[in-house]
Amino acid sequence: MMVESASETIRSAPSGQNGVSSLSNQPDGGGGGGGGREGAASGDSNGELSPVELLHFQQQQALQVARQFLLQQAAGLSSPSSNEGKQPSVQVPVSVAMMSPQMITPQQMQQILSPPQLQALLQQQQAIMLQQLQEYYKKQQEQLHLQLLTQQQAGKQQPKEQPLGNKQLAFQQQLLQMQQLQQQHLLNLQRQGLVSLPPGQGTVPLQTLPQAVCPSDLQQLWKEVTAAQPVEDSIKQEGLDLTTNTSNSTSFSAAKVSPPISHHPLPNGQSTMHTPRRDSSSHEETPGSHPLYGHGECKWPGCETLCEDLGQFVKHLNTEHALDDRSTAQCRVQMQVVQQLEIQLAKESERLQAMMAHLHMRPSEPKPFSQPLNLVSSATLSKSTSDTFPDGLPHPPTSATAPITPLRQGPSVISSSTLHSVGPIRRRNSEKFCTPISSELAQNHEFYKNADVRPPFTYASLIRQAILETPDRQLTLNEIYNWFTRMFAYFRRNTATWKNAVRHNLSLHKCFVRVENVKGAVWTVDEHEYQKRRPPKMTGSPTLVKNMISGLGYGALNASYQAALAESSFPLLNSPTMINTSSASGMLHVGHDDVSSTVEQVNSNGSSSPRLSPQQYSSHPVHVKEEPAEAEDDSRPVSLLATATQNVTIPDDRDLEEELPVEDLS
DNA sequence: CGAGAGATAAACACCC
DNA sequence: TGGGTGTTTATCTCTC
Repeated sequence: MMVESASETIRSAPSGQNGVSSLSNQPDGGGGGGGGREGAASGDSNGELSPVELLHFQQQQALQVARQFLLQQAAGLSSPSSNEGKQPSVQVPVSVAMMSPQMITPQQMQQILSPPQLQALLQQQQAIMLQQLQEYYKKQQEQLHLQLLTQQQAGKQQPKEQPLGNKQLAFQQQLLQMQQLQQQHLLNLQRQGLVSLPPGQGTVPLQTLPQAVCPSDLQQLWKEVTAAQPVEDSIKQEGLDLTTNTSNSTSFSAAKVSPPISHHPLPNGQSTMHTPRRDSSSHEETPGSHPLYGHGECKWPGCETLCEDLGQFVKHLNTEHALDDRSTAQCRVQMQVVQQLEIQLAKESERLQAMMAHLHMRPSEPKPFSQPLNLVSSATLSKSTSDTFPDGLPHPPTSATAPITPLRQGPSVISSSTLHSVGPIRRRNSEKFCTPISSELAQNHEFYKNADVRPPFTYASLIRQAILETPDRQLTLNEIYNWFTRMFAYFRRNTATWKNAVRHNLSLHKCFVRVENVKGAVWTVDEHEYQKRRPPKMTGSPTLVKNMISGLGYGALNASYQAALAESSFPLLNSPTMINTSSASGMLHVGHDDVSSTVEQVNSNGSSSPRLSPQQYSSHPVHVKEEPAEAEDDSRPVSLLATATQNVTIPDDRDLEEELPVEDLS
C-alpha cells in the first residue's frame, strides 16, 4: 500500500492527474549520506570585514550572480517582452501554460504540441524556472538575512556561543558553493552560447571569489560584477531585493528590449520570444545584438558558425536553425541542461537548508519553496503525493526532521519525465528511452545508493542488470534482493512491495530463466528474450529521430556543447552512447531499452567523443561482456538518438561533486 | 479508444 | 507452522 504522503506538493500534470499512485518517498529518517561535500574553497578569509558583513556581502554576491544568471536566462530563453512589469509571463497559449512542462514527457510534448507550441512551451518553462529561481533566491536571501539578524542578536546576548563563528563559516562556504553553482551555470550557458558574457566579466571574477576573500578583493569583485550589469546594479545596491528585482528586471528587459530585430521570422512565434537581448548581463548588448549571436559567431548550441554581422547571422539562423525537429530537439536538450543545473542548485540549497536547520537557524520554512510562483501556481496544482520538486526547486523538508540530504537530487529520477511520477511509476520511461542503465548506474551509483530515490528503471531491467553484473550471470532470488538493496537506497524499504514485484517480474518475463542449481534455483537472463521483449520503437518523434540521425548527426553537437553538457553533468548526454556518432546510423533500428547492450557496443567499438572523458565508460564494469552472442546484432544501436530524443528523461545528474562515475558497481 | 507494458497487490502452491 | 519462493491473476496507469 502506498502511503500517500500528503503535504508534499507536486505539480501534477494538468491532464492526467488521476492519482498517479506515487510511492511517496516519505522522508523516513535517514539523513545522511550526502556524498562528499567539497566545501567550496572556503576562505579563511574574513579580513577586515566582520563575519556578518562578509556573510552579507557574500549573500549579495550570490544573489547577484543568481540574478545575473536569471536575467541571462530570461533573456535567452524566455520572452523578454514581458508584460508591463509583472511577472515575466510567457506568451504561450493558456492551455499550454497550464501545463507543467516539467511533467510532460518529450513524447507528450511532441504529441500534444505543434512545434511552435513546443518551442513556446520550452520557453515558457525556462521562464518559469527562472521565476522559481528568482523566488528561491529571494527567499533564501531573506532567510539568511533573518538568520543573520538573529545571530547577531544572539551573538550579543550570548557571546559565549562560540560555535557561531564556525556556523558562519559554514554558511559562507555554503554561499560560496551556491555562487559557484551559479557560475557553473553561467559558464555552461556561456559555452552553449546562450549567454554571451564577455569573457572576463562577471563570471571570472566570481570564480575567484572563494579564494579572494579579502575585503578589498571583494570590493573589487563586487565592482566588476556589478559593472557587468549596469542597471541591475542599482537595484541591488540597495538591498538586493529580488522581488522587486523580479519585476524590475522584467520590466527592465521589456523596456530595454532593443528594437525588435526581426531575426527569426520563424513561424512559430519564437522570434518574438527570443527577442533581442536585453539586459544587463549581456554586455554586448548592442542594439542590434541577438542572444544567439556573439563574438561574431552563432551561439546556437553546437553551431559556432561565423557570421560577419547580425544580418548574416539572422540569415544563418533562419536557414540553419529554423524550426524543425532538430532545432526542437536541441532546444530540448538545452532545456535539460538548464534543468540539470537547476537540480544541482536545488541540491546545494537543500544542503544549505539542512545546515541552517541543523544550526537551529530558523528552520527553513517549507512554504517559501513550495509556494508556487504566481505564474506557476496557476499551472501547478498541488497534489500531495510525492516529493519531487515540482518546480524544479528544492522543497525543503516539510518538517525539520525530514531528511535533507541526498533525497531527491537525483539523476534521472528527477528528470522531467520522472517528475510527474516520482513514485513507482513510469520509470519505464527511461527504459523506453533507452537509458543505459548500466551507464547510468555506473554514473549515479553513489547517488542511488544513498538517496532514497527510486531508480528510473523497470524491475526487469534492474533484475537483468543485477544478474549480468555477476561473473556467472546468475543469481538466486535472494542475491537479487541483495543487489537491489545494496545498489539502491530506495529498495531498503518497502521490501514487501518491491520484492513481490521482483518475483513477479521474474516469473512473468520470459527473459528470466530459472535454473535449478546445486545449491538451489538461480535466475539467469535470456538476453535474446529480453531483447525481444519489446518491439523496437522509439519514443519521441520519429521524424525527430530521423532528423537527428541524418541531419544532425549528433556529432554535430560541437565540442563546446558537448562539453557544456558534460559539465552540466548530464550523464545521458555524456554517456558514450550519446557521443557515439559513428553508430548513429544504427539507431534506426533502435528499440531495445536495453542498456547495457548499448554501452557495450560503444565500448567495443571504442568510438567516443574525444571530448568526453573516456573514463566514463571505461568504468562500466558490467556490461561489456555479457551479451549473449545472439543479441548482439540488433541490440546495439539503440541509444544515441533515443537518448538524444529522450534525454528529457535525463537520467542523471550526477553530482557535479561526485565527479567520477564510480568505478565499480558492485 | 484499445493494446501493450509496467507496477502493485494479492491469492495460492510448494518446499524447507 | 511460518517464511521464502514461484506463479498467477487482477487492477491501474501510462504510452503509443
